[in-house]
Amino acid sequence: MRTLSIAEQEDRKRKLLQAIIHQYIKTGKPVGSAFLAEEDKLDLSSATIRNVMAELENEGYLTHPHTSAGREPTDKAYRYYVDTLVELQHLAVMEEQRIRQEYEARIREIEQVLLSTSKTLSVLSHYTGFVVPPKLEETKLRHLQLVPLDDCRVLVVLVSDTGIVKQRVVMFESPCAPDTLSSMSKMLNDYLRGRSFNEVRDSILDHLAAARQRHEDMFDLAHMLASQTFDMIDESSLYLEGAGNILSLPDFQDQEHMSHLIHLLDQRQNLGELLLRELSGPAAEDKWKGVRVKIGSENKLADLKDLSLVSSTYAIGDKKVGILGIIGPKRMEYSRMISLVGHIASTVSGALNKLVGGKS
Amino acid sequence: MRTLSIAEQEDRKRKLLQAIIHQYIKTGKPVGSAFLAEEDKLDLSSATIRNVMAELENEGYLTHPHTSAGREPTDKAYRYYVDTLVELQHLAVMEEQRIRQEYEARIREIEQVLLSTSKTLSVLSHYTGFVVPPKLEETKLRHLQLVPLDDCRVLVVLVSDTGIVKQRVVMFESPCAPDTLSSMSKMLNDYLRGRSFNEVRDSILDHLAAARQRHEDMFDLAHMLASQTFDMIDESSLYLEGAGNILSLPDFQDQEHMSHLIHLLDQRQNLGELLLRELSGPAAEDKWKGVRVKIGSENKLADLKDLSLVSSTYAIGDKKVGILGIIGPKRMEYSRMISLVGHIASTVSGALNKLVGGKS
DNA sequence: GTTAGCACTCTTAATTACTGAGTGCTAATA
DNA sequence: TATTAGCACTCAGTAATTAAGAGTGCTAAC
Repeated sequence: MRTLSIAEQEDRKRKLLQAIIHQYIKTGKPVGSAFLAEEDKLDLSSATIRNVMAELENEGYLTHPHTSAGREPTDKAYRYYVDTLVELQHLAVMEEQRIRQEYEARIREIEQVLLSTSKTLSVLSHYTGFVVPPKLEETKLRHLQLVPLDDCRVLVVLVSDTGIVKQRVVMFESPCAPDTLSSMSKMLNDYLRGRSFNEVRDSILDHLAAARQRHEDMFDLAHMLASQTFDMIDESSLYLEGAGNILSLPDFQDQEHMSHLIHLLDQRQNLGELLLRELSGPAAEDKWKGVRVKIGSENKLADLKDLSLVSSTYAIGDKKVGILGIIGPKRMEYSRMISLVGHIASTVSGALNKLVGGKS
Repeated sequence: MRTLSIAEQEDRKRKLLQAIIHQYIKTGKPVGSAFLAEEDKLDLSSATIRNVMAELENEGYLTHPHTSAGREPTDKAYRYYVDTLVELQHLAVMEEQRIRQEYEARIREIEQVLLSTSKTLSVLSHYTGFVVPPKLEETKLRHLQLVPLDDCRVLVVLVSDTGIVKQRVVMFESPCAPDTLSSMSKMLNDYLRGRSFNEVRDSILDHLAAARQRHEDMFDLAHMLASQTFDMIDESSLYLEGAGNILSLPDFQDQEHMSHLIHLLDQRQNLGELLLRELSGPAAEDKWKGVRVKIGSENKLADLKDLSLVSSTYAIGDKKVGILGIIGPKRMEYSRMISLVGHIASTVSGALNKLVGGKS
């Protein structure tokens, strides 16, 4: 038989790897050489395939659960697959429609958009959908409202220009007259409106100090009130839907995986923070409109080591404000997921922009 | 030997049942006659115990997983146990302290109290803690704030007298001047403040109609705005923490139980509604300060059939506003749980009252 | 360079046998 | 008459054995 060029060899190897990953994604079972030999596609005997497989294993793309088992892809293989082999799949028309409906139906509050988004992600992916909501830090204050609850208690309501509302109860040592409150409210609004939350937190003292001469007695109150209010803004939260989708996957039925998952879910609190850190690092290679993929042990978080993340940022105006995506098993239909997440990210961005109205 | 009176027989039988349930709660394994015979407590031979056990089984208090296994309690047995045998256990001093600290540390917003409560319940029970937050229906409106987002969009912020804040974005067909907004705001506040949300929703048309003569053009806007805002109040939500505690219990490791649990957790949305319906029925026999216990199949919800609920209402002022409690396996330490839930319910009520300030 | 063939490995499932916990019953006992 | 000792019996759980099968690695032929 004729000699193959190195390029041809490599090409064949690549095709084989692709076939293996495909198959493994479909079935979740290790794939053997015999099966691939029958899959007409590449016209090779099982023996040849075995040889190539051995090479691939040496190079770190495949593993052996045990001697007499087929091969299964390593994280490195998935990474290669995602980077080079995946072709962006167009979302089925039906799904696109569904997404659109979802958003037209209930775009009212920003919270609802996000909740609804995580659900949509979960339903369409059949895995777990998540949305990390915008952090307040960078957004600007649109309005600050003081609502007296009783003599010594005031509810402070903050509205950001992204339409997010945060509230906090502040207590005074001594009763505070309605008049004082309303002038304080006016003053605070004048000083703070239009500034970013970060800015407010970092330089609020200065601003208030400047006002000190004029309103001596108001100063302490206002300062106390503002500082108590604004130190809450770094709380992060998370929308997470369809955790059961993963839990009930056959791959995760054993004790080991299960406990990792449960551990992960129980920390809902930190999870948002973690995802944010995990995913907002250095800018992704912008191959699929900002969608990025983290596979298995590429995730720092130990509990994620058997899972993959497909994520994307979403934006209000030009500003990336949050992250959304899906969590699924390593063997997932990457191409569909990437296109799903990408599409939803842009839909959400659209919805939020409409909601917030124009550039901030 | 001397003849035992029926009363004595019954007493012995009861003691035995108690011992069996105790043991089963501790170990989760069926208990056999031999074991009970050695437990000095009741001075009987295993044979006698077997006889009594057989009786108890006939009466429906015990079952046999299979011929050669010990007995395990039925739902009926648990019910009996809870109703008659449980003695209110005093919470360990350490736990009480912990609870107090928890609340002093972060009673700021009502939401935080509730979140923190569900966590505390979970941590102290080692099961799953839940809190169904107050519904708005019965609470009264303290303040309504309009925050203009742009020409055609207004953020409506409602503050209830329980300190709960709800917001919604309302869109106008045509631009709306700031002046109109502020007079509308004043008008709405005048009409609506102090009324219950239900009342507002049910009779708002009349009130606004009355105002029609004076402010013809404002009427449509205000009506639209108010009706759009107030139809959101029947959404219910739920705080749920420590689901993993149950998931990782040895009793629930098998496929069957697992899938029930997952199903349950995935419906977080409806779960609040369901718990509310499940638990707010006819008033409980007021045996433990309003704490009630639902065992296994006593719950309507099929997914709860292998679980027990220990719950209590909590109150603001005299008004019962929500429900909290724990979800755990049927074999739980009922006495500790009952006292825990009872104690936390009253602590929460206290915290909320302090937070809201005085009678509403 | 490719392939057929074969020995070898190791998992998985099925079968079998064994152990022991716990019962139910009967006959002896106080 | 209530209790108990004793014993045969049942059945889940475990371990050991076996058998089947999948898949590999290697070698020799093409």
